[in-house]
Amino acid sequence: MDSAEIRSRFLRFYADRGHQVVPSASLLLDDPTLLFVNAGMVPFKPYFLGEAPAPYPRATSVQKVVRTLDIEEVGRTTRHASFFQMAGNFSFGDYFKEEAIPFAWELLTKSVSDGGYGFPEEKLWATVYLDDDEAIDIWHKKVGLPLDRIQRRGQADNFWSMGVPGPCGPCSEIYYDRGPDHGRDGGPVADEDRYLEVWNLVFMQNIRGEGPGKEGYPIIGDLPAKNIDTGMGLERMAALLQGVDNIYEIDTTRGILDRAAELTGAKYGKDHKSDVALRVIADHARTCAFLIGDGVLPGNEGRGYVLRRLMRRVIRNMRILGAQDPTMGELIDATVLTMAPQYPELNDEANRIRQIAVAEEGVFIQTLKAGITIFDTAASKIRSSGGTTVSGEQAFTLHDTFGFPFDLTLEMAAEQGLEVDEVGFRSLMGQQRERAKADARERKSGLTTSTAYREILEHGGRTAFTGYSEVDSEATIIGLVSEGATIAVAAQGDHVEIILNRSPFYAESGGQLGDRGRIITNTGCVADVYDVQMPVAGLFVHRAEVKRGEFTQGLSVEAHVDIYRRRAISRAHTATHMIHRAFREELGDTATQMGSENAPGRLRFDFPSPKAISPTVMQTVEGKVNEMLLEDLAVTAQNMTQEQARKMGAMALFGEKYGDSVRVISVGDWAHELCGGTHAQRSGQLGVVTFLGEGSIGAGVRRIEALVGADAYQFLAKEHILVSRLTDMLKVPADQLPERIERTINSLKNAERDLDRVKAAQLTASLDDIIGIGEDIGAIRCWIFQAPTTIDAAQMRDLVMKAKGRNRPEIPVVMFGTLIADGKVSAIATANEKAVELGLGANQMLQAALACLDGRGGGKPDMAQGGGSNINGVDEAVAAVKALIATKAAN
RNA sequence: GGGGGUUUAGCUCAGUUGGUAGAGCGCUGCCUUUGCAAGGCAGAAGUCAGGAGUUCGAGUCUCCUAACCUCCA
Repeated sequence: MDSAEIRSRFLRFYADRGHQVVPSASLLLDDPTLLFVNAGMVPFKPYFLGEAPAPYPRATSVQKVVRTLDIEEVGRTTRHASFFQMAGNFSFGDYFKEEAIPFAWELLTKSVSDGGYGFPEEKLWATVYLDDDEAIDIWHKKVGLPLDRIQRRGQADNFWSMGVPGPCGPCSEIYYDRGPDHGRDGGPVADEDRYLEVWNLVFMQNIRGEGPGKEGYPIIGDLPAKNIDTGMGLERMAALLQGVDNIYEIDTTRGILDRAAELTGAKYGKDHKSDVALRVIADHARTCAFLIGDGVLPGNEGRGYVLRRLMRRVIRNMRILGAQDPTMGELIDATVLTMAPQYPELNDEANRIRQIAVAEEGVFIQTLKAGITIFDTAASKIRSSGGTTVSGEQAFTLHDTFGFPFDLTLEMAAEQGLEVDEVGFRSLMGQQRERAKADARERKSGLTTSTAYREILEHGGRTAFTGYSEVDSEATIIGLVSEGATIAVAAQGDHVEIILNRSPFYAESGGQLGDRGRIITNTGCVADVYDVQMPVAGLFVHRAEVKRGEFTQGLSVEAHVDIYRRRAISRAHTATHMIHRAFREELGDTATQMGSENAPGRLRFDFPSPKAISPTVMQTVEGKVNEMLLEDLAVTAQNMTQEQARKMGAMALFGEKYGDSVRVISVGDWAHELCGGTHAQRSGQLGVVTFLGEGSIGAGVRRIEALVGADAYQFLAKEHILVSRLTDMLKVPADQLPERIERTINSLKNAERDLDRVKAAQLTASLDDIIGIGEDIGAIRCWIFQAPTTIDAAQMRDLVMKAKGRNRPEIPVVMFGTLIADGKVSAIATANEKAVELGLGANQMLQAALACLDGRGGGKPDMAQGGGSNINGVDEAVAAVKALIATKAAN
């Protein structure tokens, strides 16, 4: 049975039993505690937490999931994977254990011809939580599982929670006995390799308190509603049903693995080392494709870094297997081929994913090249100094600073007959980890602020957003927060965060800035709102300054949005959608929005592109957008299912919200896009859209900035005035300005160069005037002079060097010059080789002089410079220098 | 978020304890040469990432900012 069939049987089974089939959510959900969706229940979290009412009592899904906690284990064991799919059924206060257990049993044991998975009943075992007799009864009496195949386990194994205070509950796991060949008798308690966990049923009924880990917390109460959350690993199920040994050999993963083998000439199953490499490649390549597909770009922090690390492990392993040329593109193609039957969107995104993966491969090859050079230099140094070991510190620097993989260091060292201090390296890595962790602990204090918001949310409920249809709303204050803590009252002059039960204010999200405006009471209290944020889902926090009166919890207020600002922002937001659409028409669907900011009259739009956007494309896109403004298209908002939105061709951004109802903004029939923001009513209201420019904000990402409406007009008007002034000044038509200015700059440059030349020539010509005719003190020819104030210290230095060079090298020559400027005196001394041989260095002369000038300075025997503040000491300094020369000349 | 690193000519990079900003490749011109990533001579090209400070003097030392690379969370 192939993976696609296992998947559709699961969904069909639960759909037939009244479950809403929910498509897999994006791997990137707006959850600050999670890098990626790491369990099937994550998209449903708000329903379990009571943050939002569940739109259906029961649901089923096959959710894509990424876990990167132990990527080191991937490929070495049979069951670790960074990407997998969780099939699950969920009940939100609807059915409970009595139905969840028989459901799972029925699907597992029903015959294949009948739509089930056809497991023999006698091979299945179950575990339950210690005192969960209820579950044992259901397993034994209702399902008919013999008591000797039901085992009790403790909190660590059979009690589920999210690791933080919140819902939790006992669970029951179903195991498949692979037979005595795979291990010893005794059920899952005895051997988890022989007895393979296939399904975990969570009975979510309690509330967990504070405490660490899987066991160190108390249970502080019962949930108001009992929920069901189950998870069946699709890959593990496929491995069993396809009779293969591990999850890398099932139909989907095997396709990628075989392609990797083909590209490198490796044979799977021949030796352990290359098998591990092939499995890592197959697993990681797929994860990369899905991450990029959901909008992650390789980077050096957060999600981007995880992606980069995975990709580099793929490339590194391909090279270990012998690949010489770039292979990322082929691996991505193979992934799309095996996974698209289940995820058709991969086909649509294939080009973009490929492009990003190939670009990152190029970056890594550069990194490797640089690293190899550095390694070779270090290695030859080690050998030339008689060493035999690459120190832990050196290996760490290669890895930490230059991104050079440690295993590659080991390999290259071995080739050159060197050892590597692995213990030292590991210890340095540990230290780095400690630093980062210590820092993370420090920062934890900042997170406590969200508890105040959560409490308000719990008692007051979510803020109802009224801003799509009105800009003035009546509301009640359900919370006041200052510096992360709830306060009772905010007085005049206070900065406070006001939380309302309903609000017309838009809270910053989707790139659209929060609204500004006022919150007032009929008793004359006024607060100016300068920003609106949503720190936890569903809670609108109005950051405000109290201008008059006092605000207290429970107060009835009126909320008024600054409509001029709102309209200017809405116009910018509509413009962003249109620009997005126009870029995709021009550059293809790889030009997907990566981020944006919609401010009053102004917008930023970021999207991936391997190179700068040409002026032609910029002009075409700008022209197209403005053309559509003239069409005066109606801008409409509609709620629909994700399926309908997809059919409509709506552009979808990553990080979409859970639930299957989405809001689609349409500009005429031209641009459709998922969006929760506010918009103009017709495209004509935008007036004008003007691009300010295009630039890079990181590897492979370009940013467009543009102005909209009155701001665009003002910008254009200003520019027009500027151009008129320029044409006026230069007396040429506007279209000849660039050439004219270029010419002017060139001739100016030439003139400056000529001037420099003339000055230099003049200086050379007047060289003798400045330095005088020189004198001989003994055998030493010397020039001692005071330079005119028309030259500066640097010129004096050039002068002296030039003058020195004019002399024949066999005569000892020294020069000493002073220059008074800005109340300070600078001095320069020089000596040729012959003079230095006589023991007369430039530095010596300088030091003799500086003593009289209250100055400091230094240099080398052939040239020295310095200065001081005593301008009256010049004569004395000259005398001292002459005296020194005389002494040396006498020797 | 915390470390480490980089930023100097169009490109790739040197630059010692602070003391005249360099090399190779490329470019321009001339010469030589029948071939090729040819040879010779000459030349142009730099806000030393930006800002502040220390100093007689900063590419070099200190602080701040930015961009990029990289590791860890």
